[in-house]
Amino acid sequence: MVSIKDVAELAGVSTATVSRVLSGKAGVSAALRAQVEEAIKALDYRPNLVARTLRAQQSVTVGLIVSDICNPFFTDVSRAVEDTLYAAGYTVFFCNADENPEKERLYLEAMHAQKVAGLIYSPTRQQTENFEALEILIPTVILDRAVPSAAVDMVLIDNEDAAYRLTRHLIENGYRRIGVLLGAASTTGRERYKGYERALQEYGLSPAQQLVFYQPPRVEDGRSATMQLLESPVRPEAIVTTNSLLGAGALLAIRERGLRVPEDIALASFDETLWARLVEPGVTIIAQPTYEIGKTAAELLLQRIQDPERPARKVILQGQLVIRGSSAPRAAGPPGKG
Amino acid sequence: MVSIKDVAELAGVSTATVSRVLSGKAGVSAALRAQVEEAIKALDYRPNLVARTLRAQQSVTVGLIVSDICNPFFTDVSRAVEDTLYAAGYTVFFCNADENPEKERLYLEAMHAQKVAGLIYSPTRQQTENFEALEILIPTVILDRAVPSAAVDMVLIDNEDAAYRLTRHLIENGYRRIGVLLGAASTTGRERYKGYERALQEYGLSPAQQLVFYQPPRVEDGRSATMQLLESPVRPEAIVTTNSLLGAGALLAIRERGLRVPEDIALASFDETLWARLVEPGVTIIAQPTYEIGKTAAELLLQRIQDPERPARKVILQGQLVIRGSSAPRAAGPPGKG
DNA sequence: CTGAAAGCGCTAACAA
DNA sequence: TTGTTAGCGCTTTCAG
Repeated sequence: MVSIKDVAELAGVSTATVSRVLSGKAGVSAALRAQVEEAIKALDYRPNLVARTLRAQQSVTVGLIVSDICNPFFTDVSRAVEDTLYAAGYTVFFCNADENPEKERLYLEAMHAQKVAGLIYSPTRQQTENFEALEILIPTVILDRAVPSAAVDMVLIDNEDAAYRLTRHLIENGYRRIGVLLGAASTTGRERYKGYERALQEYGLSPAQQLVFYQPPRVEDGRSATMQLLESPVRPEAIVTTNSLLGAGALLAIRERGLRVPEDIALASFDETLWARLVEPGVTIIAQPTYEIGKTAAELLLQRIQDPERPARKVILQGQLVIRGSSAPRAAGPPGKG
Repeated sequence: MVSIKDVAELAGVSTATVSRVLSGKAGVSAALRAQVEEAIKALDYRPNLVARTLRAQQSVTVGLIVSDICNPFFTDVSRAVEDTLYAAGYTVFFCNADENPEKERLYLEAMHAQKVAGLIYSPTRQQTENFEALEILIPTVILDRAVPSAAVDMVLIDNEDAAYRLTRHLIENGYRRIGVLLGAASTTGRERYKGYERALQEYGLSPAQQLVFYQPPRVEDGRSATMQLLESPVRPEAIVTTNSLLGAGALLAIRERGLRVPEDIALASFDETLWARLVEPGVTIIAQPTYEIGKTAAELLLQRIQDPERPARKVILQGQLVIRGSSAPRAAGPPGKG
């Protein structure tokens, strides 16, 4: 391992001079600078960031802990975070907590231990409930999932409103018995339930307990819950799923049962994904502004790093209702009782 | 920032003793151990991994540089890598090179600079061509994309064979004029082209130049290339796409033109994805063993870290042909000339 | 079993 | 403009 000392020796200067050249500081004569640069090349020297971080007590890497790297929502957001932070000269390290609170704590510790300059993070529900206990000492921006603490920057979407609009859309198109699949791992599931409930109540409908499922956000869990829904004595006329993995699972189950969308059962979900665009009919969704979310989070973090004392902000973005065939108006007087 | 020194002071011992307790080493009396543990708790001490890494000259983090975090193939592989390495006590940091050689080099440098214990990495084509020039000094396993150097561990699939089987399947089902969309960013595109070519030749067909497209692996590029293909004077009877993003783009274009699959045009692609399963008819694909790939890569890396001198291995896995409706046998004597 | 001390590679005062 | 030097927080000989 070649160090700054070796470079200094070869160039016939002190390590301080090498360090100055490396960090592009002024105050080094052109001659010495050239010598040093030559030595760096000759030795193929690579700076040791670990030592630099230890000494400088700050790094140029930022951590991004996402709940599930297989969920397109998070990968889309991640891209935006990365673009923005890369442009600002930071290196981004992703970690996948896999909706596992234990893994999440481990990665949180790893981020502290690595002394990252900042952290962007979407906590599981367990952690949001006791956020202060995590004792996060790094500049942090919370993503997607609200924590009760007011003392931290957050970027969220208005989940209740989004679910409300999605549900109302179904009701207005003639659907009455509406099942709902909610993510069990996050706070967003609860919030989206409220929106669903409010829409029903506004139209004088009451949410039936057996139509409401809280599931881990995975395709298989979406499938199995939908199977139950489809087999219930009074099958729902429509299903709302609050993330794309549950949505895909629901559609899988619907296909397996040989039902048609929307004639036999309507479907509406969250998140723009390839499958929602490509299936026929397309699936009505709430499109979350993923790029905007990621970009905003990165920008907030940059500001927070620069000024740790600034008051915390909570940015709330709106989802966009994208109407497709899966929720087309219900035909009047179908086989059922209408 | 509370350090080992503070703990030592409070516990009334030396820093060496604290260090011993921290690393769970034997040779500390129960009494002192208890004192130290108490002090750690009282001060809420968190070890500084940066300092530890600097001193020990090795870390417990592993880097994973993927080409595109939005490509489900890579996220699926990543999950497997993470599972395996997490079980072995490592922390995984992902980086997204975004098919951008410059970003890739930056992250490679970052990994060196952070002194990660190991690296798993899928290089862009530019880097594979000049792999030695990257001067990677960390235990490394190459993923998905072959490099000519024999001196590095690799986990690949037999791309030529996979593309051959996929193409042959189409030919056997009666398709003759077959267009192909290949990824331009990687070596896999070239290899898959060979398989495509071999299948055609075996059946006495010759690949027409205007049916072959090398595209960046993105949905939009798949769409635009397919548009061209569909507008060509002699429209192909089938399209092969060699990754899921290009495949999704192709299907998007087919839909936009109002064509039916497979009656108007057949489709076969690579990679199992939600959309390929959910569209109707389902899309015939080569399923890559993503979990196996990731797990194998992680295992190879673990062995490489343990024994840097061991001879390099190249593990080649097989893709699996999954036949669905999108490539159903061609109806005899259709509108065209048959 | 325990502590003193050296040093990992680097940066930033402070001197010269 | 350049060099000397003192650590950043930790581990690990080497003595005791």
